[in-house]
Amino acid sequence: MTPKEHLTSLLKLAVANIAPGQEDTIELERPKAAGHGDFSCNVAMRLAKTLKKNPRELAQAIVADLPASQLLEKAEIAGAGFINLFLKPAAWAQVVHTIRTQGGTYGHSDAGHGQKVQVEFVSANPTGPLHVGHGRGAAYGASLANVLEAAGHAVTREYYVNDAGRQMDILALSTWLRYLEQHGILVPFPTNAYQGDYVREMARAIADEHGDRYVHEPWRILDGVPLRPDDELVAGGDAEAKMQNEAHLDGLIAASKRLLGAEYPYFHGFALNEQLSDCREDLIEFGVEFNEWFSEKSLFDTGKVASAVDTLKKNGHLYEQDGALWFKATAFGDEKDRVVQRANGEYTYFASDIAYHANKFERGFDRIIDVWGADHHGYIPRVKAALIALELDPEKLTVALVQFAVLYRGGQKVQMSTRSGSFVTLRELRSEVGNDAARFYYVLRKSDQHLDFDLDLAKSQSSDNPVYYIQYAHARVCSVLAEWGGNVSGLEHAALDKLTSAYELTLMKRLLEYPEIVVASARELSPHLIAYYLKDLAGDLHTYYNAEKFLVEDEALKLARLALVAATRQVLANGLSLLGVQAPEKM
RNA sequence: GCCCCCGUAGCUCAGUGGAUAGAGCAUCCCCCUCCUAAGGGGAGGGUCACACGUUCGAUUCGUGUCGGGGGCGCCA
Repeated sequence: MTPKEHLTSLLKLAVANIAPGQEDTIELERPKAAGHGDFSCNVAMRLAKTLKKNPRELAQAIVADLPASQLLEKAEIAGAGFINLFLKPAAWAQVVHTIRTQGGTYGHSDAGHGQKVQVEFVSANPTGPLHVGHGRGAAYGASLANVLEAAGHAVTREYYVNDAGRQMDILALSTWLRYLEQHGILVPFPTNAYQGDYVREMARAIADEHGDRYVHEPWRILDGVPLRPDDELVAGGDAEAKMQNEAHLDGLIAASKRLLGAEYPYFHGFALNEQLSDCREDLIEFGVEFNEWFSEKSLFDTGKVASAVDTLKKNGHLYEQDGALWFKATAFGDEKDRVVQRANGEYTYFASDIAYHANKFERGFDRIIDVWGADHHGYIPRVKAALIALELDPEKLTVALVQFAVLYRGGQKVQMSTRSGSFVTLRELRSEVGNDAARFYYVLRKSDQHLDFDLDLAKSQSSDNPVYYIQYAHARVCSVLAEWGGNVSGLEHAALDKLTSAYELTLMKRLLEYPEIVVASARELSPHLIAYYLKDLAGDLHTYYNAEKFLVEDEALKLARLALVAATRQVLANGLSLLGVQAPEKM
């Protein structure tokens, strides 16, 4: 039992005497000012109104009824009716033993009661390298999943692979066109196809392997394809030209499918495989792994999309207009009705997403968390609408929106544009600032807030850089323990009552807070709380380090101090691991 | 026009229905004969955008105003 739990139970006993049935309103908080005790309770003020009593008198009565305790030093009444509780130092010191005993699981709890939670994140189209925007979703989702797990949830990490649909067709087409280029067949490359060099590389690999097997004459390719509009009009944002541009692209896709025939799936599959394995590798290097890579295509293949749409139709939630099939999303709180099947018979992305979410519910998760880029926020009402229409509980779904990250280098915004292909990839970022700094910086802000990512700062190996600041604290303790040379497990019998300085008490209090931080972080879906906690903890350690020498002559004092810093090292390592950041022994 | 995020120290940002609102950077002063100075101590710096409301109590919750950023396809 933690001191906080202990004090809460004492207060409950006292309150039960005075106001039976009100015990559950008790909450303890940690006051900011040291003079206000280690914990503070506002229950007297909260009960004053219903009991029609003066809050200070109520507080007096509660304090008078507090059972005696080994850990409680004193209880004071202050301000408008606060009950301020002061603990004996021994109450704090026990945390050092707790940490040594629990090791890597210190901070874990059963707060989530084993609830089955799915966290779906990244889910980028496998049509090219991950960029820095995906990186934030990856870092956030991975840390969030870790935090939820530590707080006692059964977590499934999932990547939704958009392997069906037009974007993949565009990638397959792009690859084929580059392949043709390499055989001297010059079909003008569409502006809205994938421009990146990785497409040329895939084309080269196919050419190396299969020679000219997939070559077709240019006039046959362009036969019947809507004409390409003027590029300048498209770039200028002319609506008609843009539509024409898309029609041109769709025409080329149709041509590639027609001419390649049974070979088309080869191009499609090759490109998908290449991009997906590249993405998977990228993420693994970034410390991000998934339990499930869920294929969108499989939803079509197993008829799940059709059956989800059928269910909606059967329940009268669909209607036809302009040849398309519309979902009455407005009946369930969305602002517009949405198309699920286009006039050309193709299902929309929304249709497969309905099937996907229905499938998530079928798999029996108690809670589903979708991590999406903030640009999708308008999408939430329609997905929730679909859930309600399918008689599924929309409260089980939480969409965590991740705002964009903007890179800064030399104080200047790094310009990015997907269109021109001039985006910075996650790989480039990782190689520039390192995995640890990237992981840490991504979660240093609340996820729903714009992130300014300062590349120079993330790279700097100085105290300005919070990653190094925290890692350095860990390395410092390792260094002290190495200097001492003893076995950490031998610190079991350290006399912790030797730890009485203000530095030591501050540190112990901080260590004791860690499990609460993990729980709060899970509850708020906010891994950044861990990052801020670690900065504070590292700060406490550095202050202590500078103020006191640990390897002192007095053997008992030395062992007590080493036990404390070893516990600090453990918590630093535990917290860093939740964020996917290394805890180095040397720097 | 509609929607989302934000407005807290010079800058970048935490924070909370509670008491005297914090950190880092920047500025100024100071600390290695010492377990890693990638560190530490101290000083200055605030109308928590503004108004009204709810409350015993609001920087926190609600409404409105102003200001900044972003998003709004039969795209995914």
